[in-house]
Amino acid sequence: MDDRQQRIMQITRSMRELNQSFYHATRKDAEACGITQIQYLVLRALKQHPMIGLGELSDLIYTGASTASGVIDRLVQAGLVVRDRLEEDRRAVALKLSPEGEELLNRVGERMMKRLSPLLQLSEEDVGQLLRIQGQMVNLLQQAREEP
Amino acid sequence: MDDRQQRIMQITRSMRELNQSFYHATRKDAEACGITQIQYLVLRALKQHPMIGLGELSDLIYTGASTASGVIDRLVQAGLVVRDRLEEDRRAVALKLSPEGEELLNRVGERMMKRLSPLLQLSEEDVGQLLRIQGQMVNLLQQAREEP
DNA sequence: ATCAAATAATTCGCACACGAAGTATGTTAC
DNA sequence: GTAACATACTTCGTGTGCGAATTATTTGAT
Repeated sequence: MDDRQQRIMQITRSMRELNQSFYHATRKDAEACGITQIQYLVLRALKQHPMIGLGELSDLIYTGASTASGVIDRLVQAGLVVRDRLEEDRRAVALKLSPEGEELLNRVGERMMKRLSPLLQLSEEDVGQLLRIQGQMVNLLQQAREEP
Repeated sequence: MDDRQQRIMQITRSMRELNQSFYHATRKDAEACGITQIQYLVLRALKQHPMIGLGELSDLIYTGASTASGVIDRLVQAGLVVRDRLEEDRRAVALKLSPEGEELLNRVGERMMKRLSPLLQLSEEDVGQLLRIQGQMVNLLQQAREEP
């Protein structure tokens, strides 16, 4: 058991370290433009999928609806996102970027890409392997989630 | 530029998805024992490194000292961790598990390992690749962090 | 010896992030 | 048509998680 434990701990440790590296690498770029990283993710999602609802958005960014609701609140407050009620279903909302949001997304996106561009030094093969293995892990964990 | 952007976005997306999968897979196991995941990480770190200070702890779990301070506060409150002031340096603290903390760590650890054991289906080679590539990414991002 | 700089924790204010509970609206069964 | 259910979102309470500012103590320079 102990060798197996060791392997799992190594993986979780590596994941955590990498995640923190991502976070700290890009944090300042977002902050310099007055938003947070998750807000950047949301802006990007809304650019690619205009007029979506909150449920679809939270699927896209892998969070719960309540989290997305709060993020959207702050983005609307900041004038970067427009939140409309639908006529055909008055429970639902339709989210889209405001012109200011679109403009800011471009600015932040450029900085983010510049910051993360060193990752392009990874060989194409390594990227493929990474995506394949990570995808497999997601599947394995999804199974594991069901059990009592 | 656009193909490069695409590659970076794929990577960040995969990372985020996997991280969320981890989170949701293990969340309930920790919660069932009355702690959170970061609290579990801290307990594990203190088991392996008894009598460390807050700075060393925050290095081990890849967070800032202020975050670690809050987590420790709640663990002390719950009676799982003992926080002593050092005689030789009265600024510093020495952290260690209480007997209750040790006992709970064993219980949570067992559940966590059982939950994550499907990850052992990954081939040894894939695990090696994963750790190698992720390590490389950490290095690349560390470089990227310095720039203006 | 003394005062400035460094170090170790803590506190503060903000923004996630979660599930649970609540509200409003729509759908379905009868 | 109305009552039960389902859906879309919001609100709530708690716990991260961060950097900046603060406090307490130690070290170092003169």
